Amino acid sequence: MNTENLKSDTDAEFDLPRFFPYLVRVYYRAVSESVSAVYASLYNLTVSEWRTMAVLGPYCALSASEIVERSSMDKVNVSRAIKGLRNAGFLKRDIDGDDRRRAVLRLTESGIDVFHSLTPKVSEVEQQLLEGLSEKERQTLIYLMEKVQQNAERLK
Amino acid sequence: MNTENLKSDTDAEFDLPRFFPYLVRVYYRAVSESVSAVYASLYNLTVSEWRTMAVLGPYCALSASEIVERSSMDKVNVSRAIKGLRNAGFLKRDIDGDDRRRAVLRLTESGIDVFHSLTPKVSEVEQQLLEGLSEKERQTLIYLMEKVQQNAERLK
DNA sequence: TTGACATGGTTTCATTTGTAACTAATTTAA
DNA sequence: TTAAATTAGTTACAAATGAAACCATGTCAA
Repeated sequence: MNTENLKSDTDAEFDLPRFFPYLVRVYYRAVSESVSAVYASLYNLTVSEWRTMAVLGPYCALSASEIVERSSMDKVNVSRAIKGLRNAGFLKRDIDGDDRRRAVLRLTESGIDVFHSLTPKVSEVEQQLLEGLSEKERQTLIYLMEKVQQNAERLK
Repeated sequence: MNTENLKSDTDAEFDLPRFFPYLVRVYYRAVSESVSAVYASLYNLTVSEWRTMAVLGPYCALSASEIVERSSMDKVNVSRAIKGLRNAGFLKRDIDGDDRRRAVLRLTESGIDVFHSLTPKVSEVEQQLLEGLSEKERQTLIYLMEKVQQNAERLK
């Protein structure tokens, strides 16, 4: 009898394709890739740049740290995204008169054009991702993800 | 009247904190971090190394490309993970006699020890992540994630 | 055979990302 | 009023990741 290929009870408990965090990773990558394909192929934006744009939108004027708060990115990535967007001419910066450490950021005309060109396209991808799910299923999915996320944050 | 802060109908449609792919990313990062904390802090393993270990487990002897198939990693990352695990003494490699391009990989004794030390801990984290979700909710979550994932793969 | 193609795996290079240290401006408290 | 601590943001360095080129071996077809 070949005991080599028999799994003991303890080992049998671990099975990567059913391991929840593994499933989450595969899921995330599929989702993430389908969205980044849009802004990366059209305007060569990175995730951080796209998100910075998305937080600002056409009207907002925010400081870098306000972008940090609203985007769940860290300040280094925001700083880099700002640099990239400024180089591309999509974002402008004005130093705050009162607090000269702060700089107020807003999209330029051409940044706003890019924003208006991208949002319908990424929203369309969003809809395609959720295709086949009822409104209730969509809500359930988001609700359950948030619950898991809260558990994860509690673990830290 | 201050029109600056009024959003037109088209702009109002885009709101990052409700953008589904954004929610997925935040969710993924929370989950991912709580698991990698375990294997990274205990044995300094990278994600790829941990997954390679998890695919092999204590009994399997697989080639690098078989690991690729079962782990949804690409061959470059698998190759690097193998290198890392070999350097750490957790994995050994035997060149196949018939096809000398292939190498059969398996965990060493100490690799198996690490595996047996990690699996209960990561499984525990998995349970904590899913805490407060009923069995049915867990199944629903996984089912819905898979559905979205399939949509994403169709988009490529 | 032997030349073309396929396969298994590694290396190289460029980009991304994270951590920590840093500068500059501002606030606080002695 | 000035030294210490905070805050805003950047830079520097190291690790991780992806794409493409690259060997080495093996297969297949003329």
